[in-house]
Amino acid sequence: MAEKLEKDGFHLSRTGRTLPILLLRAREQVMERFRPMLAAHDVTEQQWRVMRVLMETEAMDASELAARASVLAPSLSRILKTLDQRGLITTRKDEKDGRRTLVALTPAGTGFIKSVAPKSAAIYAEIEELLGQDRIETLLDELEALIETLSKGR
Amino acid sequence: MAEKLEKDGFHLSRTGRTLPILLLRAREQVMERFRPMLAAHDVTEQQWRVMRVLMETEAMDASELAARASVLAPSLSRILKTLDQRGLITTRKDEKDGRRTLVALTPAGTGFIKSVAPKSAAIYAEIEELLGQDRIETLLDELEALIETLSKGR
DNA sequence: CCGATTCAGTTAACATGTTAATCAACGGGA
DNA sequence: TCCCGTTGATTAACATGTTAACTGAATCGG
Repeated sequence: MAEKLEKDGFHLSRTGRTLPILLLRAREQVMERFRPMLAAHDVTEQQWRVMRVLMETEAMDASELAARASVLAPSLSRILKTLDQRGLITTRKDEKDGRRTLVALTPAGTGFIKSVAPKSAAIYAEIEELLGQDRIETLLDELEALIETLSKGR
Repeated sequence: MAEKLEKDGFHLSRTGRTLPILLLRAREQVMERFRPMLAAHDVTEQQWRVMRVLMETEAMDASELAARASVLAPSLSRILKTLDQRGLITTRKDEKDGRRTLVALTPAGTGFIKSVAPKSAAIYAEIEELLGQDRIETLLDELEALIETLSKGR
């Protein structure tokens, strides 16, 4: 049972012990470990996510890419523009549906990911060692369950 | 054991099954439930957090406020400016330490929180009902443990 | 008492989050 | 075929995230 705050007749959960705050802080702690690596290679967290997703699945349209990378469409538009200017990705129109934009990594983009991936994997391994793989797997399962439940609930 | 992706001789964890992504998506699912309420009252998520923290503890300096609300100092500067213009908070210099800015809710700010708090609590109760209080408490504990471990680990 | 250093806060610059508006391409129905 | 509602994507406008530079105030050491 969550403790409630009583004050002047109104109550709210303690701010520091709520899902929004703790999910935010947990993510912050995790990302702090990746930030130096990302900065060293001059990419943002979101740019890195987008390229990683593209590495997993050759080409795909912008909508699917946005969903998989968990980036909003307007942000993705800007990110793709930046990555295109840097020569890391290319875009072309879908010939079957002129509305869709197909995105793919360039050889340079693929090379970039391959060169940085080992450092990323090493950092993730560090985190796994600190937390323990079992606890991480448990946490990932619970997060997936939460997402599933909330996305379908009512 | 996390599945790894093998491709052209390099490997990375599946992007959709990593702490950064799942923490982000979980938070997104939770916040989506609060967003309509926040929009209806014309406050951002961060503005709401800042005022809630102030409601918990009368006045405090900007640094502590930023830490408790999990907002960066530059963001807080802008947020305080906005909330001040709307008459929801006031700021004054600490007489004992001229560097510090003390922040407090105005009566209007207190009234605002009190009027909106019930709706916020109702939404949190909805989430608790969907997920189950036990699962939420377990998740909160694990998140706190993760934060504690990562913030101190090497 | 003073100069150097540290500290709290703000400002600047750029990237992303968020919502709304816009635009072109699709696709269904009269 | 033509009209119109829908859809994918971009653009606009504003707020926040993020890092660095900067300002003023406090503190420390000589």
